[in-house]
Amino acid sequence: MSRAQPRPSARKSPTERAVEITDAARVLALEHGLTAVTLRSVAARVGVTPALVAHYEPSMDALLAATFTTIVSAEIDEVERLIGDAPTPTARLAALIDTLLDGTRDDVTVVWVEAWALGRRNEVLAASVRAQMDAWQAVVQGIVEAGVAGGEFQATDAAAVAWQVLGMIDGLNALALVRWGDAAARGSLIGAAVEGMLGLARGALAAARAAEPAAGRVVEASDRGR
Amino acid sequence: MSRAQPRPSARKSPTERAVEITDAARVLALEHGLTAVTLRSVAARVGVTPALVAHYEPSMDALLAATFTTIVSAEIDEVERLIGDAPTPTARLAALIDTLLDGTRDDVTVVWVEAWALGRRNEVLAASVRAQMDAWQAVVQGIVEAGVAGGEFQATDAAAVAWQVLGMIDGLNALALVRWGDAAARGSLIGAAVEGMLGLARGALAAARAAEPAAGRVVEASDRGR
DNA sequence: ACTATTATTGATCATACGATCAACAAGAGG
DNA sequence: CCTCTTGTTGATCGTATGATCAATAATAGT
Repeated sequence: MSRAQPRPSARKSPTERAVEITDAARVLALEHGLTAVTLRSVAARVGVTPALVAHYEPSMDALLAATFTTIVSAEIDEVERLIGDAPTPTARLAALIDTLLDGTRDDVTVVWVEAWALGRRNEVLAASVRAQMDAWQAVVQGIVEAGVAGGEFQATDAAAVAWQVLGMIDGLNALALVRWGDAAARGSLIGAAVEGMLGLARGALAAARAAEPAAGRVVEASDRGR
Repeated sequence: MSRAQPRPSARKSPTERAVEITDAARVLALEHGLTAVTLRSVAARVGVTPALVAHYEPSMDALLAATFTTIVSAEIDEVERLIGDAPTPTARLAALIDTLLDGTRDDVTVVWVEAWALGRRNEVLAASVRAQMDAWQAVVQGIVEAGVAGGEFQATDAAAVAWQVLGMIDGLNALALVRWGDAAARGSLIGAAVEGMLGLARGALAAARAAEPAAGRVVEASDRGR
């Protein structure tokens, strides 16, 4: 029989080990924030020595940036999948706002807020933040442009509208992070605000939201810490 | 004649020294963010030993919280003074949005963002953040309630509107902090958004803004680092 | 002028961080 | 079965953080 003591970690293939490390970093970031992703904490989670993590990652700054990118791009993909079914741009926008403000993604919001702060002293991370912001903006801008093309929305600068919508969402989420008591009321008024920006009739977004069953976030077990 | 070497710092009265320390902390936070406010950096700026700073402040967590409160409450006072002249709630709201989004307060925005992040590991700071958020919310809510009372605004929940407006402003500022290229376009669309939330006519806020000369931020020399 | 108070220092501790490198050992190839 | 490659470790360095405490020196009070 094999000994009961956990062996000092079996030797694994580089790719397998690399995945373990980036996975551990991702889970740690989602559980305790980007600040909790340190050489030692990642090593402890994987069950190896800090030196091995340093061996696999060029620097912790880079690992932080990669972790941030992984988390946020996964969020983007997930949200795009969620709102893909909605028939009209109005419905897609309503669904996007709905799911981003329902409070189920507070872990990602923490990552965003910390990335904003850490990005001031981590240039690699700052670049990743800008890239992911652009990616988000492209998604929203696409919806807005489709709405304008179809005559649903009135907007002269779709890009600017996209930035504003994102800023509003991020701000409300960050705010709810500290003042979580008011989290329930997050999505109520932003609809009216967006309607104002897009020349929509009062309640148009809420109506589109009511039509859709407002699918919740799919949480896979592997995404969560044990 | 006195020796040319800077003497190891003259002995001062406790209150005077306390002011020096909190001032140094404030300037450091505005110049390089809350993370730059350390026992040693504050001591170096004042020209004393780290031990003396520790002697005057109960803990660095507390000093951080106090510094944050000082900076933000000063911002609130200043903005309240700036918008005080505006005749109507609509004009006051327009002036508030205008001055908060004109990009002259990015140093304070950095403090906000860092406070959100640090507050997750500094309970004293987190409490200060909540308190200052409440203070800001009270200001905005006051304007909204006045507007509703006077028939200018249509809103059933002034408190909720205030939170949303603040969230939007914070989000746009935080976003502009990273993507500063788009800073110029910050204030353009939010007017329409707020009009949507308050049942205002299209362009009502912009019209009120045009009437006021949009006073800039007053920067005193003592507020800045040397 | 003497003394008591106290503002201030220097030294030091404990912790946590990222990073490096020689040495070890597990597996692959012959 | 032996050897070479390489995944992995242990030890260690350098830096930065907050915090404590006995000792010192400057001031205030008498």
